[in-house]
Parts: sequence; structure tokens; C-alpha cells
Amino acid sequence: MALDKEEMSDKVLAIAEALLNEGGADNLKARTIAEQAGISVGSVYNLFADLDEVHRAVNMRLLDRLGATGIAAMADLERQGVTDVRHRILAMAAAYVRFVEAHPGSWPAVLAFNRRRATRPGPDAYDALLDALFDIVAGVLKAGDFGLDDDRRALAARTLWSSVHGIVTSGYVANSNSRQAEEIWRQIELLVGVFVKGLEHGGAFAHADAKPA
Amino acid sequence: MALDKEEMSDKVLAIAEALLNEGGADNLKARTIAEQAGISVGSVYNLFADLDEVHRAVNMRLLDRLGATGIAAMADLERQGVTDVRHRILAMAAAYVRFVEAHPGSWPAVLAFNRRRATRPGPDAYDALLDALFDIVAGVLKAGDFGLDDDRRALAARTLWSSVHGIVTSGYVANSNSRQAEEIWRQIELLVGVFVKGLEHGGAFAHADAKPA
DNA sequence: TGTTTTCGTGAACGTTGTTCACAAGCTCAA
DNA sequence: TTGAGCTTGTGAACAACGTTCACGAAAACA
Repeated sequence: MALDKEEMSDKVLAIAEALLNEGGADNLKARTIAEQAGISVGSVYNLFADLDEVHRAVNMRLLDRLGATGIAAMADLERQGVTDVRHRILAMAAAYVRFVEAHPGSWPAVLAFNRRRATRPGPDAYDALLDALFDIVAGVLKAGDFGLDDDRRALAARTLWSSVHGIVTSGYVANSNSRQAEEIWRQIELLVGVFVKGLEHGGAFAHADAKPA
Repeated sequence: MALDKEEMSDKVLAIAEALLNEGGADNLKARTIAEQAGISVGSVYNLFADLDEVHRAVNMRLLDRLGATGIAAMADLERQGVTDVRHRILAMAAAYVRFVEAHPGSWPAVLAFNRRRATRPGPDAYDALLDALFDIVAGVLKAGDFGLDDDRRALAARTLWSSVHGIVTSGYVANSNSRQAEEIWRQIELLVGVFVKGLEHGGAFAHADAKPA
């Protein structure tokens, strides 16, 4: 009957994710977790060093899931024989938007957590997951031949990802909820359309100047 | 000798901004403010309803300052007779990057605060400041004639702003600090170059399909 | 069975945001 | 000047939080 140590950890993480989704990072409380998991506060600290580690573990799960949905979306297009780069990028972006919408509270928490982590230690499994996501986008860009070397293609992938990400997060601070989705998608369509057109016409090779001070 | 009520509020806000800049949102503590301002805890709550209001007020100041630097940057270009749209957008972006770098702790706090505010009440002075920023970008886009109607130009402005914003915030979660600035700027240059080229070639009018489910 | 190790427990500590009864100071009419 | 009414500063007090830890139970092993 009693749960395994790992099973209990999973249960705690599931509860933690639900709490984050409902009320954001402030809603992740040790006592609430303990109560809902049917264990004591001390036991939570037996499974995880502190709440930050719980939060980190939840984020890992989310990033994993995001990567999986991204790959699944690409596989779908593959099966349908869609090769158009614009379509494929839009599909990737759509997958990302859906994912964020499916995790209204916990995804913002991922970002906020990332920011706090900025001063902390070096690279770890966290960055590996993010890099995997970048690679997927880079793979899509590889399909459309824009005459980009590997470096520039990787740069373009990071730029595209960051831009979509910015659109989504900026969009969800606005007000009405029904308009948000439409506005976000219009921005993404504009961005991707302009991005592809720009790459086709060599916009990526614009000479560099006007650097910041 | 004694400070005015408004003077004391300013002092509190200055202290609060410094605290946010040093340690992020978690570092904004009522007792610390009180101690540094030379008043009691209760007096802080006499000036502001709660710490959220303090945080909000600090953010207002930051947004105001950001708007001012943006306008100043535009005025500089005007004086120098720079009319090239790409140059002007890059200058805007550079001003934004400089601003974020100048407020390493408090600017992330602005964003995190905005996110918490998502569920809260309706529009207020906050959104007005953000809209003003959008208008500046839209003004720049107006200069370069891309055959955009007002709606599309506003959309493009928001898209561009959100994208730059995403690049900057995504960039600063990475590791090394010296490389960050360079990476961010390379992404911005790519984005702006591709964006302008894309607009010139009508990428903004790509037909809409592949909408999200 | 005896011993050692592991593990769950919840009381306890320090810190946080926020409140509130009280006191000190200010304003202004008498 | 005096005193009543009001505003404003104060810090003790409260509840809730993250985290720790001594203790006892259970499990593992000899």
C-alpha cells in the first residue's frame, strides 16, 4: 500500500505542478504539498532539499513535455507531407502557444524561475533541455534552404524562438482573454511571414553597424 | 527638516528600486525599507497600501524612464539626420538593451509583476505607458514607407517590440555575461534586418492559414 | 534477537507582510 | 493660551511562511 520513494516524489511533483498552475510561484507552499500528499512537512524536505528543487523538478517535467509536443507536431507535418518552411514554423509556434495556454500558471513560473537562476551556478540539465528545443527549430530552418551556414542558421533559430516567446509572454499580460489569442497569433503570423521573406532576400546578411554603446 | 509626505514617498521609492535592483522582487521587504528610510514599518503602510503598491509605483517610474530614453534616442537620430528605418529601429532596440542592462534586477521584476497582474483588475495607467512605448515604435515604422495601413503598422510595431523584448529576456537567462550582450545584439541585428527586408518584400501580407487548433 | 541505519514526524525557530491600539503632533476655534 | 478634534508615526503583535532538528518508529542486517 505504501508508496515508493519515487512514487511519492512523483505525487509531490504532480501536486506542485497543480499548485503552480492555480496560483503561480507564490502558491507553492510546503505545508499545502504535505497536506495534499498526506505526509508531513518534514517528509517533503526529505524528498527534496528545498522548495526551489521542487520548482526546478516541475520545470524539468514541463520542458520535457514541451519538447515532446514540439517533436510530435513536426512528426505530424512530416506525415502530412508538408515541406513549406513557413507552414512548419507556424506549426511549431502554434504548438508552443497551445502549450503555454495549457499551463497558464506554471509556465510563467518557469520563466520567473529561470530569471532567479541567472546569478546561480553554471549550466546543468536545464540548459540541455532548452538547447534541444533550439535544435528542433534549427532543424526546421535547415529544410528551407536560405544559404545560411550552420552558425547563422543556429542564430536564426534562437532569434526566431526568442521572438515567438516574447510575443507570447508579452501578449498574455494584456487584458481580454479572447482577443489575446487572436492578437498573439496575428503577431506570430506577421513575424514568421516577414522572417521567411527576409531570409529569402538575404536580410540576415545586412551589414552590422550602429552597435550599442 | 522633516520630509514632506511626497518627499518621503519618493525616498521610499528610491530605496525600493535599489532593493529590487540588488535582489529582485524577493528583496523588497517592508522592514528593510523602513530601516533605510529612517521610519517605522507602520509608516511605510501609511504611505502605500501594501508592498504591491510600492512595487507598482517603482515600475511606473521605470516605464516612464524607459519612454524618456526612447524618445531621447529618437531625437538624437533626428538631429543627426538619420532617416534609414533599419538604423532607427536598431537605435531604438539599443536604447532598450541599454535600459535593461542598467536595471538588472528591477526590470525583470517589472515583468514578473506584470504577469501576476494578469488576473487582476482592468486597464489602468500601466497600460497607458506601455501603449506610449508602442506608439514610438509605430512612429519609426511610419517613416519607412512599406505600404502598410495603420492597423498593420501598429501590429508590426507590437510584433517588433515583443520580439526584441523576447530576445533580451531570453538572452539574459543564459550563462556568461560578456557573451550575452554580444549574442543578444547579434539576434537583434538579425531580427531587424530580416524584419525590414521582409516588410519591403511584402512579407507582412502572407495569406493567413495554419491557424492554431 | 540485538544492533544499526533509515525515515517520517511535528514542534520550534526565524523571517515575512500586515494590522492596530496607542501616543505624539498638528490645526484651529474660543 | 487652551483644549478639542484630527492626522500621522510607532512598534508590539498576529498569522503564515520556509526550514531545521531531536526523537521515535520502522526496516535492514548480523
